Amino acid sequence: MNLKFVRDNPDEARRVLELRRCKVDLDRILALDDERRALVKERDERRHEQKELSLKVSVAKRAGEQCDELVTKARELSDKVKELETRLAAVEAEQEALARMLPNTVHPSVTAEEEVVAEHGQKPEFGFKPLAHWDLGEALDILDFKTSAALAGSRFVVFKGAGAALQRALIAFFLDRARRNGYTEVGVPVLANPECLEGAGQLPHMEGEMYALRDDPLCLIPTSETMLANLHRKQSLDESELPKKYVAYTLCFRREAGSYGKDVRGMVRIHQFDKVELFRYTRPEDSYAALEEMRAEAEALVRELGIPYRTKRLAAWDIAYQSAKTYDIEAWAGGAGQWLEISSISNCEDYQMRRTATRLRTASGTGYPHALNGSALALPRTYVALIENNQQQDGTILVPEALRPYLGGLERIG
RNA sequence: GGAGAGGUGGCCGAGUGGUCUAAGGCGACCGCUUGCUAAGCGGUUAUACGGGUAAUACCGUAUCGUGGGUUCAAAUCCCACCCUCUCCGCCA
Repeated sequence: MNLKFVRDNPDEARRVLELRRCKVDLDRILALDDERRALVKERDERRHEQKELSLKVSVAKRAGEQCDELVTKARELSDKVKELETRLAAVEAEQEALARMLPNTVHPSVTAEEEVVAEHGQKPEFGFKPLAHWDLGEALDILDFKTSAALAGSRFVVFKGAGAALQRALIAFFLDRARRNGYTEVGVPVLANPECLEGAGQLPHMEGEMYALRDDPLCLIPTSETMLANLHRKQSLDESELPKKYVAYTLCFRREAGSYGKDVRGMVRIHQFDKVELFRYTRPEDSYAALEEMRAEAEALVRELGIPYRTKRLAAWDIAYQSAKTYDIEAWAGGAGQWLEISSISNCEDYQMRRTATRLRTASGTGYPHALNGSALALPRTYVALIENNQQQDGTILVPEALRPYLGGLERIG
C-alpha cells in the first residue's frame, strides 16, 4: 500500500487497515494530498514563467540591451517559487511521515482468522519425564545460561562442546539444502543504516526492537531480510534475470522490549540468534507460486530433522507490516511441551521494492519485482525442538541422520 | 584518523554561469536496405511528480553523488556531508 494506492482506492485502503488492526489517519493523508497537488501545480507554473523570463534576460544581455525590468520581475517570481517550495516541503514532510506508516495490502486469501494449512509428524512419546531444554542442556553441559548471564545479561546463551558443534551443524545443513535448491549464498553486514531498515520495512515500526549503536547511525539487524531486501537497492533488474534466489546466514539481534516475563527461561526468546534466511526476487505474476515453493522448502527441512510441525497461514492482523501473506511453521518441542515458531515465510509483493527503489524492466515497460523472504530455518528454537524431542532415557540426545555428516558422524550427544 | 584523486543517462565519456532541450560513442529496440564481406542508413532509447486524454498523444516541473547557499539563471561558483579508488597511520 502506498500513497497512490490510497488515493486511487480509499475504500479498499480503509478495509485493509481495519483488517490489519492498523491505525493510520487516512483522511489526513488524503487532505494533505489535495493540498500538495495544488501547491505543485502553482509552483510549476510560476517556475515556468520564471524560466521564460530568464531566457529573455539571456537573449537581451547578449544583444547588449537593458533588462533591469525583466530581472526585477524574474526575482519576484523566484521569491514566490521559494515560498511555495517551503510550504510544499512542510506538506510533503507530514504526508510522508504518515505514508511511511502504511502497511502492505493483504492477499485476498488472508482473512481475519488464522488457518492451519499443514500438520506433519507425531509428537514424541517418552517413557520417562522429558526435560525442558534448559535443564537438559545444562545437564549435558552443552548450554550454559549462568555464564551467558554473567557475560551479557539475561536472554543470552553460551553453547559448549558438542552443543556448539550442533548449532554449527544445523547452519551448515540449512545452507547446503538452500544451495541444492538453487539459492546463491551471500554474506552480509549485520549492521544496517537507516535507509536499509526503512526500505525493508523495519523502520519505523520496529524502531524500539532494534539495538542502535551509540556513536554511529547504525542498527544491529533484527533479521538478514533487512539486507537481502536491499541487495539491489536503486538498481533496475531485467525480467530475464528473475527469479533471483539468495540465502544468507547471519546473526540476528532483537531487544525483545515489551516481552518482559515472557519465555524467560532457556533460549526460546533471546537477544541474539542465528538464522538462515531465504530470499527471492520474482516477477509479480510468479510470486505466489514462489511463496508455496519456499514454504515447501522450509517444511522439508523440518521433516528431514524429524521434528513434528504445523504450518499456519497467519491472520491479517498478525502479519508483518511489509507482508501481504505469511505462513508460520511451528515446531513441537516435547520437553517443555510447546509449539515454537521456527520459520516465517512472507510474500511482501512490491512493498520493499518500492521502498528500496528496486525496479523491474520488462518488455512492456518498468515496474517493481516482488520480494519474498522465509526462514529456513531459525536457530535456537529449531535446536530446542531437536534436543527436547530426541532426548533419551539415559539422558543423551540422539542426533538425526541428516545432521550426522555435519558432526563427523556423531550419533549421540552426552 | 591523515593526504590525494574521483562520483555526469543501461554503460563509457565530453561539458567551468545563459538554446544543456546534456555532445559523442557503446549497447538495446524499431524500421529500411542488403552485388560486396560478422556490413550500411535512419529513427527511438530514463525516472518521478503534476496537468491533460476514453486511452494514446501532448504540456509542465524536477533529477548530473546528497543536502544547503549565491544568482533573474547552476552539471558548471561557494559551504557541508556521503561514497569509491590510491597512499600513509592504526589494527584482528
